Amino acid sequence: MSRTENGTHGEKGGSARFPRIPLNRERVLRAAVGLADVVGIDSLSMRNLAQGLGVAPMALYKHVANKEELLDGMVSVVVAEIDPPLPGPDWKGAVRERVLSARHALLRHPWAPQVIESRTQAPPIVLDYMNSLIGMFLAGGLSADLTHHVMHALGSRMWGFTQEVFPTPQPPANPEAREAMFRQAAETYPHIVQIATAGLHDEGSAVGRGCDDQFEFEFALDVLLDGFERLHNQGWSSASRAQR
Amino acid sequence: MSRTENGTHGEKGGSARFPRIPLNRERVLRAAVGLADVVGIDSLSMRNLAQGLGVAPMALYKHVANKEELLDGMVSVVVAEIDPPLPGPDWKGAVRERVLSARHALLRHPWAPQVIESRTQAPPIVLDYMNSLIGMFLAGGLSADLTHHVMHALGSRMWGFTQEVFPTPQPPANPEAREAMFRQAAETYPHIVQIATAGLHDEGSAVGRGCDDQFEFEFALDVLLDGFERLHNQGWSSASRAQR
DNA sequence: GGGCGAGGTGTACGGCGTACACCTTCGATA
DNA sequence: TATCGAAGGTGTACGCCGTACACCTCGCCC
Repeated sequence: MSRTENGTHGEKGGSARFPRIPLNRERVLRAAVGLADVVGIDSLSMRNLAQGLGVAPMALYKHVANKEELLDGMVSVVVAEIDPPLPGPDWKGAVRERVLSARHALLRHPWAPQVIESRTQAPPIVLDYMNSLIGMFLAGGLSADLTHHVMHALGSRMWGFTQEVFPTPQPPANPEAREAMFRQAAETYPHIVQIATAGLHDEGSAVGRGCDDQFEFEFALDVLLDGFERLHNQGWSSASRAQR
Repeated sequence: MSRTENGTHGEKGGSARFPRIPLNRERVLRAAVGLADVVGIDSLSMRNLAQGLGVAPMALYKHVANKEELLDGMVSVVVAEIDPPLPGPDWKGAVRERVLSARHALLRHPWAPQVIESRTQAPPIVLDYMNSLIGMFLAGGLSADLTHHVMHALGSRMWGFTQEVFPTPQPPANPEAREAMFRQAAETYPHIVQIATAGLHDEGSAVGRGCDDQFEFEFALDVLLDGFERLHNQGWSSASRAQR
């Protein structure tokens, strides 16, 4: 059901030479997303993108105001890939599924987290997503008050990502150097080494390579959702700030 | 206003009343932090920074390898401001205090979150901080396994910040336009408007300006810490992944 | 056929990070 | 005291970047 972008109803006499399809915002954004997927966001430049589209750099500016707006548009493209919410009485499960769907969409575009976090204004579709996510909490009976704080607490996790702050460095390939580095690390940062090697599937490799991102994400998400549920059940309200 | 940090203007002809103190890595990093605090991280350039130090741009490269390393160094300066851990039997309270201390340090440098998240390698002092934070959980009796996932779940919150994804836009000053925008928003994003106006101290202003960042941060931190404590008390281990 | 507006081009500017060759300074040494 | 070498600072230049601005080229409608 691919609907032709160019309706052409009423076009007269199909001339043999096809008119070159003109650029439009949609094509520009899609190309930008595709290019960033391949070369990374740091290597995405207006010149780059224009070249990929077979067009002069300045042509892009007829369709996006500037690079910031291009990035906004790219975010919109990605967010549009998130599944709509599932109806049902189980708000916690529904939110969980939706956030994991967001995660799924974002994982296809490794540059997205960084770009999302750099936006200063939310594009409409982003507001749509947040609005409907809020609606899921409210429909589950959470107060507007609690939902407010819950959304803040979710933070970037509502997009299905957690910025990995300072990812574990890759150990050197050379086994001798690796052994030395490992020994050194165990002395300097004993606790880091201790937890890096804990609870891994493959206990074989000394340095914790086997970290399961998906598990870590769901672990954190569930801690949060369970906490939200508990607060909801005990009738939490921000008036009880003095709880502590 | 002094143009350069080192007031020895001119000094042509050689009779330097003040021997110019040579640059060093420390001074470069401190100047960079100070400059970023004032003009923002986007306006921090090597040229900029050099000018502030009264020196040619390329002089900086005798003290830092490149701009990335400069940013690494700036992060180190900020992380060094975090208080050491308090000893004591209450791991949860101690972690809480430490993280809030980190938050306090980071709040003095608004650019820090963005730069921290852009680092690909952790400088030694950063590893020190993580190592000692991990040590606090372990000292509290949490298993290495649980602590591992707990650290992931904390994520950037261990640095005392949560990247505000898509901050609420400032309403226009013009009260007429603001009213129109508000009406429009209430129609398009009813849930957002509902929670934005919920639980605020100043119920007067229609659009939620009164969001208390510190409260939101502590709310989320406590949900997480309470969750960690609960899992610890019930002897959680990653072997019980099938819990759900 | 004349005008018009949308879309595409070419040139140019100022900014960036930084490679590279050079110069200056100064303390250690002969 | 003369010399030298290294550490620290400079000047120039290159290749990127985003984008302002004037221009050109269509295809459409009166």
